Amino acid sequence: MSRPKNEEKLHAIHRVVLKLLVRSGFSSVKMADIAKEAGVASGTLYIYYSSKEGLLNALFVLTKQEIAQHMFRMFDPKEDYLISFRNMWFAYMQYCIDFPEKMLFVEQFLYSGLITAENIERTELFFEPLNTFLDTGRKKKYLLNIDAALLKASMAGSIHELVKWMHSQQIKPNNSLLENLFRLQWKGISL
Amino acid sequence: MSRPKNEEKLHAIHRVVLKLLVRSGFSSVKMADIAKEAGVASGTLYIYYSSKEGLLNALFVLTKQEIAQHMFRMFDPKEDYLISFRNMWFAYMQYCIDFPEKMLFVEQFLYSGLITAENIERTELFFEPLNTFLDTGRKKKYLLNIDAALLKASMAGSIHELVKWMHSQQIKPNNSLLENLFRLQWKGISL
DNA sequence: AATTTAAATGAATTATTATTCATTTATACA
DNA sequence: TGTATAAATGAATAATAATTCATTTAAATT
Repeated sequence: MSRPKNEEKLHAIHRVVLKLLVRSGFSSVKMADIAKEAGVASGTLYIYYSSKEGLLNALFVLTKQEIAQHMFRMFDPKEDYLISFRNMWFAYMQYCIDFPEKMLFVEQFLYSGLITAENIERTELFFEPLNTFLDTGRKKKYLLNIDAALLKASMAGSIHELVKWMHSQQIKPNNSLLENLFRLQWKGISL
Repeated sequence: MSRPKNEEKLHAIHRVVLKLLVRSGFSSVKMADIAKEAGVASGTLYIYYSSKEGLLNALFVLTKQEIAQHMFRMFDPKEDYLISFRNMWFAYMQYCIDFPEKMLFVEQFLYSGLITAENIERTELFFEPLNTFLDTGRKKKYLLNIDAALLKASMAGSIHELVKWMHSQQIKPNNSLLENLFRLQWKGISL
């Protein structure tokens, strides 16, 4: 009976938030600018979300989910441990290289003071399989006997920082660079 | 002839910015709140700095400088390479553990959109000795043949993420944990 | 084609927050 | 002790940005 929401508009809004964030930082993500750049009226944003905070929180959850899906897509627990580890590492690294704006947004929003505690919890659950995977590695003596959370933090942190650096310097990583980085990481955490 | 500025006020202001940032994110750092929490009038902030942007930029430069000083304090180029590396790694790690709010501020402000290009350049110079040190390590075959900037990003990133994680979980790291982490890092990047 | 419903609009409003400035206060120096 | 000077104050103002809402538009159903 009624006019349907235009899904393409919603995607445009999401795209633009990330674009503005990368272009000039969190402080420049304004509702009016999002609307203008996405080609919609500012009031339209409030049809999809009840507030700026709501919009950003939803985008955060969505993006985290996408990242997790991407990372675990080809994960096969029957596969060799190193191969699995490698696959996930490259999947995550490649995702960050392909979509630095998503990685940046997720990383920054986490400390913005706008994220809800509920969404922090909710999105951590997406990565539960990774914790399990790392714990298994520890138990089976593939990995150093260090808390999975620490291993995860160490890996994610260095990937993030690397990608931010490459992004800021407009450096396109080649395969051999990525291989070197992976080797460096694996060498560090494996027994 | 005139009333002097109260240096203690200035320190209080700096302290409070970092405190507010950690307490509830960048979006909650308001001039009025800074003033109230620091026990000064909001107008006073504008005696020390011409704008919020100016205040934050100054604090950023100051903090970066302090970090660099701290890190290079005991650096002696005549010392054994691994020892020097170790000293600097621990100095930085310890600094981040002791002052997570400073590390968080510096990291977040870099992508806030409020930092000036000039200050980015200026503060990068503080860390020039580190680049030199890493280049030397590469040339002398102590380290993997990877761009110094990448090594630096990889190390800093994992330290930051680890400290953020420990801070958020209120975990106090013990010496053996830090030793493990250092070993992990060194193992990763050394030849 | 007419009708219904909700999407979409964007100017106006409200809310928030940075900044100013007339006034007061504290210090250094004569 | 008095005076000059700049620090400090905080209510008032300006600037910025989020949100609302009366109106228009487009799709779906009859």
